[in-house]
Amino acid sequence: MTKAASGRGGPSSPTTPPRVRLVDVARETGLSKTTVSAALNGTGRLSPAVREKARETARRMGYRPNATARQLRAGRARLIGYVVGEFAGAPWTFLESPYFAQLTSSTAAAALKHGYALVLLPAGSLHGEWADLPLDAVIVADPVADDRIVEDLLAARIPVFTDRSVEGRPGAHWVDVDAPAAVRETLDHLKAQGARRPALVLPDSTTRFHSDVLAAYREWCAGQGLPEQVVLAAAAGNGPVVRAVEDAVTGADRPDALFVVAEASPPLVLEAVRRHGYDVPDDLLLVCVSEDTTAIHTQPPVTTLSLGPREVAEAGIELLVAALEQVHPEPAGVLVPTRLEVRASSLRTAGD
Amino acid sequence: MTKAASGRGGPSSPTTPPRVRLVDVARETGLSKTTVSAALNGTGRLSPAVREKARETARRMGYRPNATARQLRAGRARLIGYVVGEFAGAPWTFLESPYFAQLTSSTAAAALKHGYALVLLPAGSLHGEWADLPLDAVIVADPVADDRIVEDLLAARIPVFTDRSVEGRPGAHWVDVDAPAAVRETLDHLKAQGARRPALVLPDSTTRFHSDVLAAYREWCAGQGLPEQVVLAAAAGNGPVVRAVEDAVTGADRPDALFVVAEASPPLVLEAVRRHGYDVPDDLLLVCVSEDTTAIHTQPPVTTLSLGPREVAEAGIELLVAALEQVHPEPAGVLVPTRLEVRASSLRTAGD
DNA sequence: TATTGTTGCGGGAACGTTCCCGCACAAGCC
DNA sequence: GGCTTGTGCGGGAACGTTCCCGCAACAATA
Repeated sequence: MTKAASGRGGPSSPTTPPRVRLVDVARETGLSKTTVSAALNGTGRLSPAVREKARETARRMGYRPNATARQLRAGRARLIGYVVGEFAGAPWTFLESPYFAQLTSSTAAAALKHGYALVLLPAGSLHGEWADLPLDAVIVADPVADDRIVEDLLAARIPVFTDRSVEGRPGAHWVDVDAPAAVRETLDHLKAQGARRPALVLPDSTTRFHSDVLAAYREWCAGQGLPEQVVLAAAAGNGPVVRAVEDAVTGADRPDALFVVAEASPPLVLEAVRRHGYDVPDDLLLVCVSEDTTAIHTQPPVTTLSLGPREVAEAGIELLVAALEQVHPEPAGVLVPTRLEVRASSLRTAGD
Repeated sequence: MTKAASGRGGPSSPTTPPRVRLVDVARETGLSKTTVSAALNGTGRLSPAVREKARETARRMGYRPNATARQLRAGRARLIGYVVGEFAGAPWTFLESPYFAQLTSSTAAAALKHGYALVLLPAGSLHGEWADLPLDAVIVADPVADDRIVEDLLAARIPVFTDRSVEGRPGAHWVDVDAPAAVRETLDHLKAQGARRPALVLPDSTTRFHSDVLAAYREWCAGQGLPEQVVLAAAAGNGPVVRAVEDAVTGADRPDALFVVAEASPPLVLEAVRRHGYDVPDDLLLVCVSEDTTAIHTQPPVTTLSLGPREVAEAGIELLVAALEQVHPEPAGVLVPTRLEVRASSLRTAGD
């Protein structure tokens, strides 16, 4: 830490005094480094007088322990890698998605609460690119189906935490949402509000979540005897998704409800369907899978299905800490619930 | 790294074989650790045969160097802390702002390009909370005026990179945008498009950027002999800012242009002014300071003033690397330009 | 053959901690 | 007063690398 201030071996300004080490404090006090270490860490059998003297001297000299040396001794770095598998093509855009922004910040927060820090890594990268980071584990958020990174990490014997697609692999842990249940809940809600032709908008992705959603949607339609209408967005991002939404509402069989399972700005989606003559919610019930808080500020506010990134993050870190700290036979995976935030965009205004 | 696989001292599954070290490879090959180290690192004077043998054996045994030990030896960790000063009240919400999302990801990307990794830290925290992270430097994005963290870090002799407010402090480096120039450019543009009563919407913040903007706006109005109208948003976030926008357009003297220097979703701002009977751009020219890409998808598309988080990030990392690697008398600070993306929302449609 | 130079490799210290010991010395007990 | 038990502190190894040396062996030159 503070290489530029280390002055011992490291390139430092010639005037910079060398960093004060434990032995320096020891020499100053006339004690041994063992004693000073114990004094500062509150361990060992020490007389109160000596303990206080060591502490006082350390403070006076501006002693700060070297984190790297501690890590080496401890055998771990309390550092967690964080990669997102999706967006592999554009390695650093994932933070622009509200879902991943919340997932990332919540993960960092939860990790720090347990004494671990999060290291941001580029999406779609391989372990080799950051092999000389002392990572205790790596979180791979939403890997794509053919992602090599998970096997790469497992081969390197680094504990991996990711979504359910890794279920059964030794060393791999997972946290996921119950996508099929969420889809059913949403579609049931739409049907209860009168929808008979709910369309699904989905990005063209190989994420497990998206294939789960598609399967659940089809199954639900078949079970209900309702027609299915799926429109695939060419890519993620507001442009393609909005275009897919427009495709959906201008298609041959006009849907009476839209379930957008692709991250797009709710106000933008609303504007798009309106451009094509729909009134929400009278002509079209609208539900977006989104963590975007703009949804509550539109008129009407947009019903969202929240994937609960905060809950996912917390459950994941809980699992990670349990696994890393060996708090006994921890489960390999955890399922967290989603949350359907019903707002005016999916509520029939006319009496039912 | 890989504590759970270390097996030597660390709590590991009883079946996990201990991690293979350099000496293990050395013993296996019959060479010394010095030789093996040199072979793997491509250093030293070694016969090709020996070098190849060492490499092959290391690969076969699955040897991976211990990152922590390397760091200790090297005297630095190639790890950069990243805190954002704003949002101190809600430590982890900063990623939900498109500006900070882009700043963060661009910083991480630029850092990694130079071999440094970014560690996410909670906004508004003090150094003590993560003192045992081996950070070579810390980036403090947009500190608030009374922020203790910068002095805290400087006292701990950790190099700090932040905005211009630290100018002149030894050990502190800065990157900033030329806020006054950006304000002038925007207001000149609005005036050229016919605006005579441009109002300013600003959050109630102590960030240097915001006070610079306010000062520049006042100066410009005074210089042009135009009336000033400033509306303060109670806080950051879409709700308060949209309310401030509504206050601005419903105020006594109706503005003919709106310069929103607070992050709010452009489609939401557009919808808000429309709710109050304004047509954009005919009744009201609109410019938002925003990195939100939804701005290009609205109708009309919204003119934005981009603060260039990518450029800020790259310039910052450049400076950081120069300072950390002592590539000679690096400048203490750098100013990067902003970018006014003129779109239909601030272009008079009627002939001029 | 003696002298110098070069090549190939290994010994061992160092990076800055923590922690297992051991060793004095004082206090308690019969 | 000898015995055990306990207290207070220090010596030194260990964590896993890298890198400065030194030292052989051999080639080149006189």
